[in-house]
Amino acid sequence: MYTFRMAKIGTAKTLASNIYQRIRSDILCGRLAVGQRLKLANMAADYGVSLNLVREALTLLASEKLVKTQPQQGFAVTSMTSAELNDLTQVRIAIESLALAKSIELGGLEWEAELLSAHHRLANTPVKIDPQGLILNEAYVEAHSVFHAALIGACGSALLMEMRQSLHDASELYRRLAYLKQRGVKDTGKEHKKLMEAALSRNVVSATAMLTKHFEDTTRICMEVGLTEPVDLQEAA
Amino acid sequence: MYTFRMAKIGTAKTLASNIYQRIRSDILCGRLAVGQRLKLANMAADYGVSLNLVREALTLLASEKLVKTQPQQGFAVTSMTSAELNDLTQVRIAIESLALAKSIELGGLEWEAELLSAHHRLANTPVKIDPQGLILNEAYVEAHSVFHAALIGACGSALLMEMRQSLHDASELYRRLAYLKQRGVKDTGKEHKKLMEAALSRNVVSATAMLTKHFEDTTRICMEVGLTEPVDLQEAA
DNA sequence: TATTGTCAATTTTTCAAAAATATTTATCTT
DNA sequence: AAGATAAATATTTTTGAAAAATTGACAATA
Repeated sequence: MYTFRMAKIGTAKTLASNIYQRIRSDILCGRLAVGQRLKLANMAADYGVSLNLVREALTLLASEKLVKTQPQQGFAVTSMTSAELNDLTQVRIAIESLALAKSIELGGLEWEAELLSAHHRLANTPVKIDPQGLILNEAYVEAHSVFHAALIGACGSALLMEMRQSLHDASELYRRLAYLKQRGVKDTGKEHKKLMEAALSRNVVSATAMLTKHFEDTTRICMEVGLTEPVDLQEAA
Repeated sequence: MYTFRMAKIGTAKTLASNIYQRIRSDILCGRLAVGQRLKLANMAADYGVSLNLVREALTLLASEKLVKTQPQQGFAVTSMTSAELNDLTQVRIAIESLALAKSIELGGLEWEAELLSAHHRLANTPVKIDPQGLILNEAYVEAHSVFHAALIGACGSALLMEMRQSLHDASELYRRLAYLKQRGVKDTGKEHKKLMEAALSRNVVSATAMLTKHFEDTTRICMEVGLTEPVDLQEAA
């Protein structure tokens, strides 16, 4: 089962939603590492809630594929095989290209303005937060997410946008690792700019080609770095 | 948030999964009607489990969009507006066409055999279970689901197959209603046969065209019947 | 009459402990 | 020492009930 992500209500009303959001965010940030075992008691203590709430959150995250679970054997942060990561990448390319083409077709002034704005924010947010380039800037991650959402923002389908966001999130973990490992190997900034320009000039072929390259490059870096060892729920720390 | 469906383990090990499956199936069967309010206490009594398990199941179903929920106001079986149903239909057409094209490209003997078999089962399962044509045959619903899964079974992407299944399920409720309302208006059997033949003869254009027509027809019937009144969580019975 | 405020009843949300299951450690046999 | 068996421990799953929030009814006030 795979889940598109819940509407990001900043301050969800129930504690359950808050815990869900916090755990989700901690996984995406890498604070809970790929493959790491997630014991209910520990989590409950860490987040200061009952087992039940943690369980509900993890069950939900499992349905999103951010967490792996097996019946009586607990939970762990999902790790993908390279085959799964490849599959994810190809599906993302297909879905996002589709949405992008629609967006380019239907997008008006409002879309253009939003896209320019999102790109400007992205272009002026540093990727790393420290001079050594070891720590990822969370503001950049967010800006990157918003930029890609803006690209397809005029596609006209709420469902398609949700699906894209969900797939984007599912790959967030690996994208993050790619960013950290790769230091100046490729200029992602330039790619984003060209992608935006192709979209604004209504060049569907060029825009989708750029998008494809963008996704495949990132995936390739992940593969090269060799980050995709599958983790068994058993042996996880 | 939107969820692709969990692997259909016939006999899931935990009670929670069983309840989830049972409720899910009861929604899809219409035993729990569209728009119907789902009170935890009632459900817990009906299914013979504690509130918590019902809550977990409903939370999960909400992430699949089969159930609607708002923070402190409980749950109800989802009802779609006609706009949402249209959106769903268009996305289904896009995703399933994509997968079908891939499947036609990659499918080998095994795929052909499976498809023929699934179609044969579908074609020889009556739609209605009673002579008056008032009660839908659950075996038909299952066979229909399997047939469409078989069509794209060789697309090569597990993720794409999951997504398709999830979208198929999300529309199950309305498809069911269309079947019930429409009596011999269109010959769905013939459509399925032609669709299969187009796929087997590797005619991508024709196959996707048929698929599109198939989906749009069903949606049109739903619209005509006017089944898509949106239901507020408040006023639900 | 319309609006507001309070109280009771219902429902959802959360917890903490009991039951069931898995995992580890220790013991015994070959 | 290796492998199997059994006790002990740790973890997950499920429950039942307390706490928090919402709804609806009824009365009081403007």
